[in-house]
Amino acid sequence: MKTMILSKLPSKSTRLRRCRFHFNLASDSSSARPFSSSTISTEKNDPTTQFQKTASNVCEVIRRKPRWESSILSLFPPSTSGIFHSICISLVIRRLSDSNPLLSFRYLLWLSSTSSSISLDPEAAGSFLNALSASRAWKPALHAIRSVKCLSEFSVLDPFVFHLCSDTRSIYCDNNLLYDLCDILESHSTELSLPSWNSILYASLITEKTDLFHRFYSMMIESGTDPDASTAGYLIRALCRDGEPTVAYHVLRDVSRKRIIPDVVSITQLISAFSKGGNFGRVSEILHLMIASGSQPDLFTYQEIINALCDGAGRTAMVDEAFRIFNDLKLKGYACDVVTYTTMIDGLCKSGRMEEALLLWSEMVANGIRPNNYTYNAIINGYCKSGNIDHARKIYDEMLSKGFKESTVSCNTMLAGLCLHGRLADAINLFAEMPKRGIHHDVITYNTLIQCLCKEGKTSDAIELYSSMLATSIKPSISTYTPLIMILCEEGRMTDAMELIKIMEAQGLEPLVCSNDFIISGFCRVGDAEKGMAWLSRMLQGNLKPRAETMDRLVECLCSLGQVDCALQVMKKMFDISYSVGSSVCHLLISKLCAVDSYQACQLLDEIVLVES
DNA sequence: ATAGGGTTAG
Repeated sequence: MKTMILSKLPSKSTRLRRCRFHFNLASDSSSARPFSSSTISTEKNDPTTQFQKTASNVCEVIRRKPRWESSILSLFPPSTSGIFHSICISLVIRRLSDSNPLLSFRYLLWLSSTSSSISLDPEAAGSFLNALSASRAWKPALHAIRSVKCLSEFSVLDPFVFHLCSDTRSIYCDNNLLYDLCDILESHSTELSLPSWNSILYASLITEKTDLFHRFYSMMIESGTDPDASTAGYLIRALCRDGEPTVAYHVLRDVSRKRIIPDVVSITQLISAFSKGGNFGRVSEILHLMIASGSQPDLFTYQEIINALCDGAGRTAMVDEAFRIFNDLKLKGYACDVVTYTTMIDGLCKSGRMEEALLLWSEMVANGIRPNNYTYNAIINGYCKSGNIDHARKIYDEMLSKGFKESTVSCNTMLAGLCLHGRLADAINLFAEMPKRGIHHDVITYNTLIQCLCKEGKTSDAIELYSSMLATSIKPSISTYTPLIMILCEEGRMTDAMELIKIMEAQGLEPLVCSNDFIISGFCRVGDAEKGMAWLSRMLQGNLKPRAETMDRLVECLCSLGQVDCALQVMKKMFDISYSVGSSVCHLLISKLCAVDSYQACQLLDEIVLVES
């Protein structure tokens, strides 16, 4: 007991001391000065004594009178009381800051509305901002900095900025804090210390304000502050978040030439970005650079690579490579954890290698790692995809019996499994069950079932489900509309299909290219070649390439309507965008043309040969 | 001392 107290106490007091160091540096060094009898004459009519008197009276009034602003000047006439003298102002600010920071803020506001330029000593300015920082009154503090010039002096502003940006919770809560800070810094072109710049950059990064990040970063560079490893790391992370891994990579190259090595987290994010983009050549390059510069990739680094290698469902070779890295990790003594195991198990499940996945599961358990929701879901998904719904169900029940709660994701997984294997009735049943079991639907739940209903030809049920979705707070996505548009086009319900396209556009959703194909084919199906052609023009204008099949259909439709010229026009449009025309379309059109006009047929043939060469 | 990692449809 005693040792516990002893071991705890010192660390706590060190922390306290450190806090005071940051917060009260200015006030500590000066606290004695105004009242120090050794430096100031004690005569009655000494001006300093006068200011002290006024200051304490002003404080009294401000503390006691609710609406002191309206009467304070009549109580303290500026010419005789010295209320606007910098010594007096500083004294009031310091006293109020100590007891009631917001009152000192109000006093400062009043000052700035009354007197054009306020001057207070840096110590008072410092304790003012420290007091507001300590009570996390960031908005008033920023407001004060904006309106009172002496608050943006380096010695006052720098610690303030550092504390503001370290309070990540407030920054998350109030989006505008960083923007306000940015505006202030841009208008003052203040210098800041490297730690302060880094804390600003970190705050911008974690709140995903990369626009701000770059503004701050330029200010930092313009102010002549040299970035360090943290700065470089944050820059790399910001660029990765912006989808600019290549730029981030060049930053990494540049700084490592100067022997500045960003932290593993940042480099891992860069590796993650290239992994997700499938650029594994670049990934191994960065790994080499990392190792050569003396920093070791860790479990997280490899985890990103393994995950990306497992991502492509059809790429079994990549899963093999992931598995190789995974096994290599174990050999090298990395402590693979539940996430690493789950990622690998999921990769194996997704490529249909259930036996290996289950072996890994056993190995994991043997190593004392408990499977969690994610692990269970990977296996359930694996069984669902391979059509073994009953096994999936068994694992699902096991998951529940182990105390893991089912979720929207686990239900969606089962739902998709049922849908995939034609068990529509069970799927509908599960959908209805979900809310009863306290599991809410989401956009994926709806999309899965809508797609399934469309696939099974239950168009009206699909539309009904879509309508009921609109009554919820769940917003439809592109994948909600794609199967609906497809089925409507297949049924020749072009008015309804076009209606959905319009709704999508109104919701800012871009129909997939294949939906455009469906529309054209649909118009052909109902013999409306004109609308089909119009839609084709729209597609081509939007730089979308129709499928060869769609073209076949349109040419076929136009030919059957005897509109060979139009068919020819379609062909020309294809040539214009140097689209390679399928041979079946060429055959069809040329044979049609031959029947009408063999000269034109020859011309077309020439052009095809020209384009294809 | 701590940061960063894995799931469902298409």
